[in-house]
Amino acid sequence: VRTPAGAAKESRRPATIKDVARLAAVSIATVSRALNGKGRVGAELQERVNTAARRLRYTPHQAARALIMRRTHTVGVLLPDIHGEYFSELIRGIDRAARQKGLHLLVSSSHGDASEAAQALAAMKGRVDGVLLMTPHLDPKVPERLLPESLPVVMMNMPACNGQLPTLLTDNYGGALAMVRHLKSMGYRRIALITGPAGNWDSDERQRGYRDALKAPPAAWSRVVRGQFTEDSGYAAGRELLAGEHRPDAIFASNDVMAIGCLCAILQAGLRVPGDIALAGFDDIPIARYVTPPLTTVRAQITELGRQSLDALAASLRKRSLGRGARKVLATQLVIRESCGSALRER
Amino acid sequence: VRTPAGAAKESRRPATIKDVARLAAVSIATVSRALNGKGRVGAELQERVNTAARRLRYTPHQAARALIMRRTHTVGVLLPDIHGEYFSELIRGIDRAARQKGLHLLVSSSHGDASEAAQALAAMKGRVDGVLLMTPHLDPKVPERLLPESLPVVMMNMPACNGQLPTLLTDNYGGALAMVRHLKSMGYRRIALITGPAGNWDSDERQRGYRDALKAPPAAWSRVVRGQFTEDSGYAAGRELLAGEHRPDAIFASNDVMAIGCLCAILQAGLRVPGDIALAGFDDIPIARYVTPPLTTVRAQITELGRQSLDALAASLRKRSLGRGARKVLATQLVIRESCGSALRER
DNA sequence: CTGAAAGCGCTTACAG
DNA sequence: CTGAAAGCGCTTACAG
Repeated sequence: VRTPAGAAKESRRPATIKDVARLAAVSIATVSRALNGKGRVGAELQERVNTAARRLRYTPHQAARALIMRRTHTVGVLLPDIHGEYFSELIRGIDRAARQKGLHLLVSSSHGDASEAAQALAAMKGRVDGVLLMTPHLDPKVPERLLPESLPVVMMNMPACNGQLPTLLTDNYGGALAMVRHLKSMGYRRIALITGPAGNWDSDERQRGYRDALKAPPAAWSRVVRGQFTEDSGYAAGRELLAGEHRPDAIFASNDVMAIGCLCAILQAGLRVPGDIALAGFDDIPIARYVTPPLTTVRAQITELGRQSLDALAASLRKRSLGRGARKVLATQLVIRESCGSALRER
Repeated sequence: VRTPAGAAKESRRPATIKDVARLAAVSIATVSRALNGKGRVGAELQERVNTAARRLRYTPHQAARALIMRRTHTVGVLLPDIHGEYFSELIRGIDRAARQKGLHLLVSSSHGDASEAAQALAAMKGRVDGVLLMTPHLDPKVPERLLPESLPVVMMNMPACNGQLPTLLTDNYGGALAMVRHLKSMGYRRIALITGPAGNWDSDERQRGYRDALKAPPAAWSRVVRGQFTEDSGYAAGRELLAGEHRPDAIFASNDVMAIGCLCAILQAGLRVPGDIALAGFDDIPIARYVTPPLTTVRAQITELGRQSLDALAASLRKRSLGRGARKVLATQLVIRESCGSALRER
């Protein structure tokens, strides 16, 4: 039973297009056209619709629009984690680009295994137009199999095994290679590596760069300790490296967070950086320049990775295509600060 | 024109409930019931539906579900920014709680003025069940006027002017009061304040704490310089404070980021912290303990703020009520590190 | 237990 | 220029 026509009190339910049409005494089609500026609408009706919409504080229901238009103007972002400076920077890059393109962001994180990732992906259907994917801890085949073929996607730091999915990659190999070569050129002869988690692509690539840099010219000494990309694991790895008989004279941690953990271990052991041991990281997260001594590292252009990934996705959304095949590698850059004892430094 | 029945190749459009129904030779109602486990379904049909759904890799369309069920299981998060450790920690708290409650997160940031915030809010209709709101740079009245009355909301660090909206607040006043009292007790007599942006509630409250702490017992010296909660503004404020005739012997920056900027200015001026000037911040973002010297600050429990805000929102969603009125203040906590020269310290 | 039908709130050919 | 109607993909009383 509706309240009598013209009742003063509107229902507390948000106004729908029907309410606007009723108040303006036009059809819902006209309301839709007037509000969206599509198809000519007479000046008077236009005005009536505008007034009615304003009075009712009408806002279109996005789910209904998404259903009929097959467009959500939203992008799903699946990350392994949402925490820490790395992801903060990444999301920042994505967010900025999305805002610029008028896209919203639906974020989802920490899907530990394949089935959780599958669930997260399934939950996105009908809420997003496309997906940005970073699940370095999963077998690259998993997301490829999971993805509905109709869903545009861009992979971040995941080498699609069949090379079919558009992908942006950090030049982990090149960055690590350059860093270790730099350390060698500084005169360090016992350079140890702290890796990331087993099977993580970034970590594997960085390790490959380390190995190759030690090959030519061949290094007599090398040592690899496993880390987990966490501060704690960096600390533990640092202690392990200091414990042995033959201490490294330089430690290359596969990311900055571990380098910082390692730094704590070194300082705590009463050693000095870079006096006793040089230290380097990877990523160049903001904190890297604030630790003491400021950390020499490899800049990964995290924000750029986010921005370009979103731009790539937005491009395939616009074309309503999947934009298959494109693969882009983002260059890295050596950032020399004091933790490796160079004269050159940057703050 | 449909392809002949039983055509081998499914269309590339994602499967709908109709496709499943057709393949399983049942009605869509049965598919819905079978897949959702609602209403009894015969064992055989259940099985047929399951098989069909699996074969078609069927996933329900969330927009359609949202439309009919009036539930999106998504929460909107409107923040002034998404960048930096403060927001990273906040989002982390929100994300964790959301995951636990089975809610998705639609994030939106940097709506500079009221109309942008209004737009962001409008865009959320039909995509979210409720909203977490933090817009400290806006007049508190703005969001109150903007909000559809039917939309559950929780305000974070925004004192709702009519006290009607559920709100979580950091105890900015108490934290600042405690910090300045602590500095006084350490013997500092010329304590300067670097504020946040004008009109920002957090900043105003912290300033109030500063003033009140200097009142009893009355301090002969006080000085306030405006900052913008950014590192750059902290740096500039630091230079300004050092330039004058009567230098402060302690500087309380209204957030950690400014404290770090200020630290750079102090060190660059050839002064020592805490030897020449003590320094304190607010928030206790992760980086605070990594700068040199480690920063004395006020812990704001950022992650907790996020978690509790989401929990409060989830509670009103469950009850399908707006949960009006509740207001909770989160306690702060002094974190004494080396930047103020205490013997006590924490890392 | 099962299906036909109504309806969520929109947009868009299709007629007039 | 305007409106009646179909339809987006679902769920859920309502009959049987």
